[in-house]
Amino acid sequence: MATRTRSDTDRAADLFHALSDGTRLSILQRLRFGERCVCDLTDALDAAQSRLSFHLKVLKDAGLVTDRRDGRWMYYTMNAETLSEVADLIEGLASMPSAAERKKGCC
Amino acid sequence: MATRTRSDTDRAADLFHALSDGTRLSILQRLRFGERCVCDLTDALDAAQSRLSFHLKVLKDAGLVTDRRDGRWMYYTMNAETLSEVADLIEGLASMPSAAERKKGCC
DNA sequence: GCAATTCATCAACAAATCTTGATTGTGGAG
DNA sequence: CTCCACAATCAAGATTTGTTGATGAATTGC
Repeated sequence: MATRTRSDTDRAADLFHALSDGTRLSILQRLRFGERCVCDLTDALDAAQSRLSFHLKVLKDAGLVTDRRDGRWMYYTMNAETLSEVADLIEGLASMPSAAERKKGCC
Repeated sequence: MATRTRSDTDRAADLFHALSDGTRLSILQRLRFGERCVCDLTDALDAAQSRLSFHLKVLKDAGLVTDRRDGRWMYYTMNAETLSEVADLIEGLASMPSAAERKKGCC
């Protein structure tokens, strides 16, 4: 394998961690309906602005959402690519080991 | 206080939290190859026994693994049902809102 | 019974995470 | 330029989480 700064496991742990909070999951639920600005979310989730900013940053750092500025508003959008990355991770855990994996013993 | 049913969001957060640690992901990777006792895992992952016990408990509480006693050994097995529950959660986040959902506004 | 093995649990500490309120920065309106 | 609205960032504190070493419980073998 090539030079890996962070292991696949670390990346997976980060993704799952970003999904492991109720507020963040509620945000993502909202974003399923399309782009939302922070003000929409504070309103809908009845959460302090700094709290949402914190969680949006976690989601953004994990690549689960992207943001876009429009005037004074920041609009957040769900990142479908990263969600399918997560789906692949689950799939990978649930799948039977390949012949190559079995030959190597494990992992 | 009555036994309040935990929200779907809480359940989802718990599942993702159980998956959000490198040691736990490594354990699950091992379990893809089949049932393992704790001693196998301490060996393979080079981790203290109490550390693995702690993480196995988190996985078990989340329903991601099941255990079975055989003499002095405890064997842990991956729970495929719960993994597909997680897959469904991801699918749910990635999917377009249904007509019913859109009518209600959200969530 | 007694010792050894396997594992869970506990206490203590360290580290990461989340919340709150205040401050700062940025852009638009007047 | 000044003021206001929107959002990011910061500091402080509380809570949760993970690690380590010690202890306890269950099981096996002698």
